[in-house]
Amino acid sequence: MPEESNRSTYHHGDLRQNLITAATDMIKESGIEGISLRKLAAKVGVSRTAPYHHFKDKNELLCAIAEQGFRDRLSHLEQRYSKQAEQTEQTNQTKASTLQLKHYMLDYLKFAQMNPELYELMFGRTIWKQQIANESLKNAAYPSFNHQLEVTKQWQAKGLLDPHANSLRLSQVIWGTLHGVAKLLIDGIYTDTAQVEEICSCAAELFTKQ
Amino acid sequence: MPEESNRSTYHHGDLRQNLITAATDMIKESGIEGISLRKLAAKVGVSRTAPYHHFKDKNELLCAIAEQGFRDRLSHLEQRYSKQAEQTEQTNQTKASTLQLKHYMLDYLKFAQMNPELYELMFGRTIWKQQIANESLKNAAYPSFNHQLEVTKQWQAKGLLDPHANSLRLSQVIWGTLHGVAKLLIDGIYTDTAQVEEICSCAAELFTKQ
DNA sequence: AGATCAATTTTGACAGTGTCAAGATTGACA
DNA sequence: TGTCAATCTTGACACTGTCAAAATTGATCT
Repeated sequence: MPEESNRSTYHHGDLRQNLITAATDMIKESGIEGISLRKLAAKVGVSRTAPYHHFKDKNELLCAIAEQGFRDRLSHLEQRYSKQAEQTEQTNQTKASTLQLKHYMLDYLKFAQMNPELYELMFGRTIWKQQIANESLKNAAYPSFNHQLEVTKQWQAKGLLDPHANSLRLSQVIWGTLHGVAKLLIDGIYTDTAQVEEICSCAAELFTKQ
Repeated sequence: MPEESNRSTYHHGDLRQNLITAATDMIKESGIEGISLRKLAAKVGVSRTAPYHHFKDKNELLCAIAEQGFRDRLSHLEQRYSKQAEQTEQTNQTKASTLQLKHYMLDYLKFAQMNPELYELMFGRTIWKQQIANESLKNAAYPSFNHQLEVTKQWQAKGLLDPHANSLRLSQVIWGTLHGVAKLLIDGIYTDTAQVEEICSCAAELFTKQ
């Protein structure tokens, strides 16, 4: 009894994309663990094993979801990145710089908090722990990783961060902080949503050394 | 066919503890996802449903494993904590202080890298995401969380960290960094084991402002 | 046009999982 | 010695991922 889809043909048409979007919704509602290929197939209105002709594995489906997440995230990042570049032309005091870093962190954490399950999927062990991640996913993910490095270099060039420090290490520490706080927030450990702003202020001041 | 246990009596004797230790081993080998109550029961040499008389749930078993992990971790922390307190009496230059912080971070990351699956269980979403964590687990975990805060305060008192900063926020940022880097390392994202030392140096210098 | 073929979808099946209910076995205590 | 609660077992159910073989389709070729 197909409910969600009103397909008249035997072939679905665009099952692959439908599966991805439906799975993304499902993850948002029931979490990564709550997703099952059978329930997903039922939701799309197709038999249990139909997805296997578009994804080798359950893991491949999860990778595809994360991959789309990375593409969306990157476009958002690049948009914000250029906006921020403009802003800096005008004000160049250290206070404004600290604020800039703080807003970058806030933006990152807001994304994590608004899409906790997607964040977990994109940056979590589910797809990264082993060599599960396929080439396509890596190609989508690495630009997102590199963006952090590029931003760090720009900030160093502006004098916002220590120009003499190793850019990659600096980037790893800053992203590590963001990632860690994000995870603590999402899982509700030791931190609270109400403290996010103060945490970002604290971190931004530490990193900008004033 | 019971292999691991050579019990002659119908009652097992200390099944609960045996389950915990066997499960801890199993996690170390096959990861959190690789554990199953049935395989675990077989390993201990008991029927599939026997564990249910000692743990309400699979989650309760996982919580018990994590709980034991927290107790062990705390005793290790307190030991190191007192050791470090002695050290500081002698040297008080900022360079030595930075080194002290760096070693603290290295110690944290070493624990995470040597027990990746246990770390994931203790500080991961599996047991924290919902209100799954029972009172007993919280009682074991909170001292470990608070330790970070106490250490931060001590460091502030010594002038190693900014004394005017909010201790809780500072602690959250530092632990966030440690947690984030640990996760990135464990999952093999953006970081490499060979870079750990440099990452810790970079972070320690940032936090100590010199 | 009709035939062919690969892509797609289905049904059937299997092993594995967590967990509940009901019965069997035991040790401790009256 | 008999009773009882704690402990363990067997049986059963719904659910999962995934394979193999059959059914259906749209496109491509003659």
